[in-house]
Amino acid sequence: MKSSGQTLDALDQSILQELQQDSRLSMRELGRRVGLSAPAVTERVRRLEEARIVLGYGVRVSSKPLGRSITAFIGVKDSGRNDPALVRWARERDGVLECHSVTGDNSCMLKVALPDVAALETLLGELIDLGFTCDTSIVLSTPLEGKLLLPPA
Amino acid sequence: MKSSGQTLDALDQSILQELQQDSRLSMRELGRRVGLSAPAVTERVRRLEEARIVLGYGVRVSSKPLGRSITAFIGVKDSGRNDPALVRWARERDGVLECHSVTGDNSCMLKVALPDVAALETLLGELIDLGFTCDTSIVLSTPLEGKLLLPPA
DNA sequence: GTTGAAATGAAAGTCCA
DNA sequence: TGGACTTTCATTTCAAC
Repeated sequence: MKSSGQTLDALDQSILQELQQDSRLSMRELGRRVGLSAPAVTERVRRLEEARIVLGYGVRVSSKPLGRSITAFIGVKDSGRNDPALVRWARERDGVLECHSVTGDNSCMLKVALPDVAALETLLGELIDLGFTCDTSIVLSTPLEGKLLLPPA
Repeated sequence: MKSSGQTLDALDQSILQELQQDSRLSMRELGRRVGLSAPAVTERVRRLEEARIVLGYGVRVSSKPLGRSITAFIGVKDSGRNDPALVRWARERDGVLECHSVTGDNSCMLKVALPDVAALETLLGELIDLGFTCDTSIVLSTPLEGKLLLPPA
């Protein structure tokens, strides 16, 4: 390893950018796009994985064709203490995509995708029954999503 | 198309589940895991893409090795009208990952990843200078993320 | 959806700067 | 040491069933 710090040069950034756009690129094509040979780019990708900068490769799934017309963020306030019951519920509950423990007025921030407002109402009812207070923001549009994370300048 | 509704059978769901976990699987290996031949699974994936259920393939990048220790949600309230300036700013501003237009108290919900609290303070200062009011929730931990979206029962 | 053949891409070892 | 070439092997793709 040339240095202990995980510094990304312009090539690594280009590689991440291309993979972010399409992670199913062949190494040959990826190399062509960033100006490297296939073995060279393969080695760089391997190092990015080894350094745990690249955690894995996933698929972007649209929620609407799956019958999930409504996306919402729900700020959840529990009754004073951090409740592991919420996490267990979120893990099992269909439609809950993310659960973040946060600072501020709410203890947790949920991201959900549901078929309609009725389903959202049902879900909020469950949270209230569990003793939580909810602050719901329905997503109207998403002008920005999936932007690549690059090292600070 | 056998039906106008985009209904996913158990095989499609298995395919999405496997691709969600690792989108760089070979079609042969993917087929082996879901119990299909390579051409069959290739055709199913092609249909999922065509139906815009699969939007693309991306890479999961860890923010911490890139020097992004802080993730936060920022509820942004503008001065009455929906401001396209915020979207333009969010698109250009380093560290802003998502921007959703939402209902409720805030007009937009941002997700950001930054090196430290100082960078967060700087970013919030920019928003205030632009005339926005911010409600910030710093992410302490993320017990749930990247859960697969399946059709409602 | 499956099987088999031809073309394409990936991986490993070797050589060179 | 890190990148480029070549061979070998796996994978994709197309055709026929």
